[in-house]
Amino acid sequence: MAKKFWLIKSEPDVFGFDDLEKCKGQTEPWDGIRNYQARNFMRDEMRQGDVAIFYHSNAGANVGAVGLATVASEKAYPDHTQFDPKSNYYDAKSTKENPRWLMVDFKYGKPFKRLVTLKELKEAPELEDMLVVKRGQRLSIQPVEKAHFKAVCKMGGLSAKDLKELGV
DNA sequence: GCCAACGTTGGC
DNA sequence: GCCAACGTTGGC
Repeated sequence: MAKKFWLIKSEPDVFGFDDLEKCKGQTEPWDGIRNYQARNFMRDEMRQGDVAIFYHSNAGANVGAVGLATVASEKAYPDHTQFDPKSNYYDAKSTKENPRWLMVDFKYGKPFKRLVTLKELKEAPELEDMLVVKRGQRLSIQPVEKAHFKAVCKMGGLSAKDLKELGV
């Protein structure tokens, strides 16, 4: 099964790339996704070993791509926060028999040598069709074409060796 | 803090 | 099934 490529958004004030690096095993369950399109991508297509561009949103001048993370769980599994009444992500309509929301685990991969800002992504002609540069695109988990993925990694200063270490 | 764009909800 | 109202996202 060929690897797939993704872009995942997170607000650095809430949970940034640095926070993932500090997690136990540098791995963390990606809970709180409450969008059907994003859930379907996780459920149907995202598998262990897939590689994601870690993107910081709501970050002022620091909005952009900061590094790579890999999918560390075999596949998507139920997001436990949907069953916790005290959680912000609680969903009273979801049941354990038929969970509505799923998550995967992400593992810290490679930091980019430098921030690739949203502005740069928008200015790169080869990334014209990339979802993240389109206006009003709010999807927090987006599929990324291989050519776009490679171009962003290059802009971030990653070498072929860096990518090979992640199995790309 | 503003506000455009978008997804979801719920009345009908 | 339509669509107005509402809440959220996220760039600026």
